Amino acid sequence: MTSTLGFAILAVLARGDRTGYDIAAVMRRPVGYFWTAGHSQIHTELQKLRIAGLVGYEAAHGPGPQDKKVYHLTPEGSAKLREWITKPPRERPERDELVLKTYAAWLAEPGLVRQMFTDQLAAHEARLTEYERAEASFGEPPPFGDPRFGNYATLLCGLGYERHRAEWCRWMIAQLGTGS
Amino acid sequence: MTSTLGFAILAVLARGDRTGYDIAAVMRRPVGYFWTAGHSQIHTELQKLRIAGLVGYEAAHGPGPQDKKVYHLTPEGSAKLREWITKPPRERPERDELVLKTYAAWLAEPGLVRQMFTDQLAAHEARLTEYERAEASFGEPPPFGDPRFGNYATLLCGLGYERHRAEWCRWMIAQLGTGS
DNA sequence: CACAACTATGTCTGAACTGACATAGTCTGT
DNA sequence: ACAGACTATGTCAGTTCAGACATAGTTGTG
Repeated sequence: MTSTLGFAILAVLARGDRTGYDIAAVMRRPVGYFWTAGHSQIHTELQKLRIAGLVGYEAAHGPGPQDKKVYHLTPEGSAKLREWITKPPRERPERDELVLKTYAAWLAEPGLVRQMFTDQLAAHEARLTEYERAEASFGEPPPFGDPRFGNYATLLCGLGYERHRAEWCRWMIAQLGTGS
Repeated sequence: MTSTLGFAILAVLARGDRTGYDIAAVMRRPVGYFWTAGHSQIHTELQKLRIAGLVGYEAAHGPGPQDKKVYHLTPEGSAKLREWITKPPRERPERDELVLKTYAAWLAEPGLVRQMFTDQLAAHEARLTEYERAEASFGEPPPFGDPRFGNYATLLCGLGYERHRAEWCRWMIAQLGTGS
């Protein structure tokens, strides 16, 4: 009964041993385009994974009150992960606050809505240039089988998403510009 | 302390009085491109909104064990909604199971990954034709101020999203096709 | 040398959400 | 006349998640 977060952790550990803190750092934006979780959730989930026998750890001395725990995949964890990857993903319900606000936007002042979308567009464009820089640093797309293929493919997804979002914001702004 | 779901319900009620059951139906795909929630959550939230004085209801006889409750916005609810619309949305963390699977895909058999993306592409294309039909039925984009503007704008967002997703799936399939 | 930022683990509360269970009248097609 | 789908409200148990709280050594900056 491993949760999706559990598999996200296994996916990170498949690329190399890490502490819980490191896993949280990898998942944090703008590094992780694939999943996000707070450290508190990660520590809790790591305990579950350890009980399930999917990960193990070696304690090592480090800064902080407790010893740090460097986690690694067990063979069972690796097998479970591989098996999970190609099973069809369950679709997450769409819950997007901006879309909801748009649905209700006809009730609000056009100028304020326009401002909100202008801000959103700026945020998307900032992320876009950031992603484009990351893409350029790849050069050739890594081949399938290379761990970096995962990074490249998810980056490309993020890139496409930001472009679509930015375009939609521009359309909204245009609608509000001519309307008022 | 109204939750986002609360505002989603207020946004639906702003277009006309409805029962909890009706609200759930509006939010259900493929009708609602803006938010989703189960009926159990909606009934719970409606009680909270009523206690907060943002909605009221009139009981009416209907099928079922209890009388049906036709909810409507109160002036306070309407004001709260209007005020909320243009406040900047907090960004939701990215949690997309397919993207996570892609991040880990380098560990799996290319053929199985290819199949998964082929299935995903088919689902996106199906939704795309459905959305395109809905868009065609609009004809001219409704003007801002018309409630249907919200429907049209969110539909356009969904359309852009599906196109971006389909394109990304095609790219993935192409990568897997030449690689194996 | 002081202070801040970073490393590092963990607990706990409350909110949000899912899915199952419970109940029962009405409407539609065969 | 009967079956099945639809209308309609609600509870409950369990999971997921965010954010606060707690603790403390190391590293880098001014």
